[in-house]
Amino acid sequence: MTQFKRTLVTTALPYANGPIHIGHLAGVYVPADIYVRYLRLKGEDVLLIGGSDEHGVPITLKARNEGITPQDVVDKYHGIIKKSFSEFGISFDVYSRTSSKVHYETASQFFKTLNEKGEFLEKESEQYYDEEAGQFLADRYIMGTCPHCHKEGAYGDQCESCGTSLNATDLINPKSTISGKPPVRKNTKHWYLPLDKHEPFLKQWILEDHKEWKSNVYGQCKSWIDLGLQPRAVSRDLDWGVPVPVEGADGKVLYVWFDAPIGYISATRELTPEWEKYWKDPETRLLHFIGKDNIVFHCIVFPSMLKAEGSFILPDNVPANEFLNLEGDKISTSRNWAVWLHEYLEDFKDKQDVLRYVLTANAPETKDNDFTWKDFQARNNNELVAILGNFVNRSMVLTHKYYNGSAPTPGTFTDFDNETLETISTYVEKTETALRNFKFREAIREVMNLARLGNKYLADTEPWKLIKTDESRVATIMYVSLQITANLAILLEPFLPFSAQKLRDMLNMNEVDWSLCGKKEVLAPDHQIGKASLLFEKIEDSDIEQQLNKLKESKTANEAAGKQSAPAKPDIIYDEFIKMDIRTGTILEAEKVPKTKKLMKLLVDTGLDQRTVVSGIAEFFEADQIIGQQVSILVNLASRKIKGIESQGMILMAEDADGKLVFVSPSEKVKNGSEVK
RNA sequence: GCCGAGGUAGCUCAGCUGGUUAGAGCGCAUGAUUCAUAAUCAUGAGGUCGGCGGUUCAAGCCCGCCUCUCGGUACCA
Repeated sequence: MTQFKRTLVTTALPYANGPIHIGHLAGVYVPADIYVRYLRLKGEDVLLIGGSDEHGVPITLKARNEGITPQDVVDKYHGIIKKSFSEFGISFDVYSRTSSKVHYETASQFFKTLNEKGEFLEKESEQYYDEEAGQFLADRYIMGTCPHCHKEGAYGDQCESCGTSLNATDLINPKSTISGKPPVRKNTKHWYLPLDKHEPFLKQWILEDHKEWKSNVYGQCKSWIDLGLQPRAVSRDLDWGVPVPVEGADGKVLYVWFDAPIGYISATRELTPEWEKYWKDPETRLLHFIGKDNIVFHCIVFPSMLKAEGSFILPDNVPANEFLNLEGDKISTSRNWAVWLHEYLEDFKDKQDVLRYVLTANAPETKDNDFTWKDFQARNNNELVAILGNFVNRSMVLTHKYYNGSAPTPGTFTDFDNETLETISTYVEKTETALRNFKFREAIREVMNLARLGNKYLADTEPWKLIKTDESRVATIMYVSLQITANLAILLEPFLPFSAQKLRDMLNMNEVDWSLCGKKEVLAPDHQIGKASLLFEKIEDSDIEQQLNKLKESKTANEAAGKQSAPAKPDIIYDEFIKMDIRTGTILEAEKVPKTKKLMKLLVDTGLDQRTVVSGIAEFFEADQIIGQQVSILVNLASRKIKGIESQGMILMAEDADGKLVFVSPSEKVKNGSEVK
């Protein structure tokens, strides 16, 4: 194992087209913050890097929809995001943004270096071009009819209706969303990063040299590498982004995935003139904190970029988390199914540590996890209030009651006292070990165990009884109890910085000094503690109901939106309609196409003939239950090979809101081959 | 279909290179207790470790098949 001199921690750059929610916090920022705060307390040289990812097509689309500039969009959300992080105590050394000048320089330089080293391929391809607007169209700027479900309004990269990912060139009747005119095809040149070329290196570096990575991370990398890597375009035709720094590349910018991770480097440059020490010295340990959606970029793509550039170090670990669900459903920005950080703080003022605690204790470390408000309430009331807050309060109140808030001088320690004092360091060690291994939920559990130790100690020694008979014994007990409390004030710092500070203020402790953590004496006798106040308060049922109602409203709104039918297509004339030869037919044979999920091979009697049709209905029907089913079939559709089978025609299906397919068949049995018109 | 990750007590999760009666927290039950935000402490109930087969003296952990969830990928005329 390499001995590192310093650590550089990066956190996934949130995309600046919306605010951030609990999923972001749980998966990336809270664990990164805990880790970095801990290393800082240990006196290690560490930086926490973050920033907003501000380029890419979705931002330009949002700007267009709202009639503002992309810069306006990112300014707005960068502000909101940055504020949320700061309010939740994510202790970035720098929180930058990819629209900054430094970033433009850094990203350009990075591209230039790779280009000069011949690390790119250049390829020409045909893309849609809007002649009226005079620009190439990103997939998202093209809309048309989905070639699969035939719904209007599919985007060039994906049909929102059937969820299929598309190529823009496959859309029927494509239209530019800028001018509304049909685009033309035109040749354009782009630069590609040949990931395939780096495959042997990646195989060795990840699959052999980094077997210690989390299983979800390692497994996904293996999956990608085994599938075979393809060259990936690093530029695209767009006017929002870092311009491709090459002569004659007007109207081309760096693809957002290429410029975003370079943002880590830019942000570091912005922070310190010594940035190269953190990025180029092999004695620096580089760590990427990300969500699972980013594994491929951070383990395969970005390292390939860094390796190709030549002077940079590669990540030593990528502790990626899985996803956090909300009340059983996927968090979704567009469906407003989320707990937004800025809204949380409106409803739960000053309770950022409660959320930090719940998200850490229930972090999606090994698999997707569910955030429920009921669990949130339970963890607050049963753990933070009842175990941690309560112990601190007992300790404080008793000290005030018996010793006017002055730490007593201990008498003789019993075996139990000694044992208890020694156990403190055990919990500290366990916490540290867990932290070092990115096991944050285990770490926070050990912290709570220290509070449990305190409660048990008080219950076992019963100072409130002894005070009547053995005052000197009580002095020792309260001394021990205070040492546990003071240790908590330090140990809590990485996890719950606001509460830890509050506790230290209550105890009149100075600057947090981690070297005291685990020690038997943190507060010396005669140390005067301050007034006791409650660290946490109970969360009432009504608060939780309010949040659940909020989510219910989102759900209702979504359902209403889902019930709306797709807008009508543009008018056509009768002649266009009658070109389609639709007949009734009957399914004679059906079998699932092997090695596919959706495909069913059908033999259909069309009245004209018996023909084979391949249809994507296998998710909804069993082969034997549709034999004899009468259907509508488009018989004059040009035949096409699908999975090696010649498909001659298309079965008409109705699709309801949740994507379920139903046959369109005559309400009474009719002769096969009857015309549908 | 293929690849990857997961399926362990009501809930959320630990279980090291296979080895005594499978663990923790919360919840639940009972008891103790009152310094404390009816908080705390103790004890207990609760699991065919997704299913079936196999290897082994011994399997939650290894192998095969199946099944469910999540992600990736192919396919959808």
